[in-house]
Amino acid sequence: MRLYNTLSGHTEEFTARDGEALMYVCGITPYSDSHLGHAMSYVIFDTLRRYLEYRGLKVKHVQNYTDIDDKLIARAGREGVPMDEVAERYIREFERDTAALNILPAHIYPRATQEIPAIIEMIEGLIEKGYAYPSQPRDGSSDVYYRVEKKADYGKLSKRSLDSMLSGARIEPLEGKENPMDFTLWKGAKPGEPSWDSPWGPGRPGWHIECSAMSLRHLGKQIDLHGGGLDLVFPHHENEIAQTEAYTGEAPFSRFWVHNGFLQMGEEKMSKSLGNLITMREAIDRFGPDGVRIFILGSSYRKPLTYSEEAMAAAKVAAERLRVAVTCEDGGTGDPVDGAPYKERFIAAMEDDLNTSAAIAVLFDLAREINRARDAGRAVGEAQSTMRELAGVLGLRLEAADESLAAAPFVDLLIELRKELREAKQYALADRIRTGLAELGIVLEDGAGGTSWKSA
RNA sequence: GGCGACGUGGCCAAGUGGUUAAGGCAGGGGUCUGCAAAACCCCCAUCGGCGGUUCGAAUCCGCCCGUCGCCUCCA
Repeated sequence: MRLYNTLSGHTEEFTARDGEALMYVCGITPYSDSHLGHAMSYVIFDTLRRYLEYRGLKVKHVQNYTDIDDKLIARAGREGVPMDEVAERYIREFERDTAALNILPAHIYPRATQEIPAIIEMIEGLIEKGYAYPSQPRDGSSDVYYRVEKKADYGKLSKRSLDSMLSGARIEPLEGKENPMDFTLWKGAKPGEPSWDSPWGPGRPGWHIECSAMSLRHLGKQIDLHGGGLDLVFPHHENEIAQTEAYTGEAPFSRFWVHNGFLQMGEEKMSKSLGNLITMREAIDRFGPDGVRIFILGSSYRKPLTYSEEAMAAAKVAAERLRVAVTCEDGGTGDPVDGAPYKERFIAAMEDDLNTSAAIAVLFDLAREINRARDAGRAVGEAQSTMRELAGVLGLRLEAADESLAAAPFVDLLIELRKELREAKQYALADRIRTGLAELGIVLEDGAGGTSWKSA
């Protein structure tokens, strides 16, 4: 398939070198609720992975948890509980919500705190090769910085030069750094902070080094695809490239760099620091997993996507439309609908830099064809299974949400009662049952084969 | 200040040089239905503005207007 590569700035043919695609996706820092913006990123990379697998490629997917970080420490301090307890809580939430969104679990979820030896080893190697240096010790521990000037191609991912970075007014020169852009590989411990022993005294890893160390350890020196949100391009991914390539001496660290656009909240981006967010949980509860996925996949993964209640509600209704087409009863034995042309169009769309929007449009076209054919007494079973297969590539379940509702037997009883009333032409009473159930969130539909129901 | 993205119907959103500008939602009119719902049929845009290149541009170039992101933790 064709994929846009941030590193080259072009769309290129994506292939895996050894028949198995090695894919690393930057994970979350588990210090508070995950929001719809996170859902966007992980739904997109999940869809990419599903598509690659659908096309017969094996994928090994690693996604980290940054379970040591300033905000995590601050949160734990505020709550008066250990840091790992906070991390554990939000990791569990994240896993629950991503599972609800039908996001396939990664094969390995490394955590920074469990990779300390690998991180230290890598930092030592960088110092030996002259790419890193410790600062003057204070209170028995030092920071370690990466020397950005040592490698000539620093800035190749984000397409910036060191000069242009330095001309930006935002960088504060830090005491002990040779160059203000040098970034931290190891942070010397401050009193009361969680820390690990190291050759530079007690401390903890900087943000960027963990991903390099984990990627190296779990996937090897060179990988096929590294993904994350657009905001990670600089400095995070730029720094990962610098330190990994300096350490291994092999380039490129990752052949493809894929970044998703941001979820906008009205005029601003949705982010934890701005506090303007819809949590993953809330979005799933209100619009359903398929609704959330259709909202996200309905636009291009590289463009900014703007959240609105209206758009989310539209996506929920749209998901229902697909569900009806894929679950409706067969029309009969007439001329069967051929799903093949739709499958071809779907694949062509996905091949083109993951054009999920066009792929979804194909699903809607197929849905219309199925509905039309069913009304005409034609066989639609095969077309429905094609549709189910393609929807599955987008991670859509297209299942009714109400199958195990506790009230189901009572609803069935009321439907039976209403049927008798209708047969006796007692329409006023029959309609009272229907409107009464509607107010409780149960929608009745009278079809040729009887009355069915669903929760709204 | 530096780098970048975007502006398509009421809303969301594909399309990036050439038949009638995808698809979804909403709206209007029909069919079906006891009435609804669902489904089906029909209707609903010349692509921010100006100028240029071209036989031909939403699609390429220039300028302008507007919106947003990154450069600092962030999917």
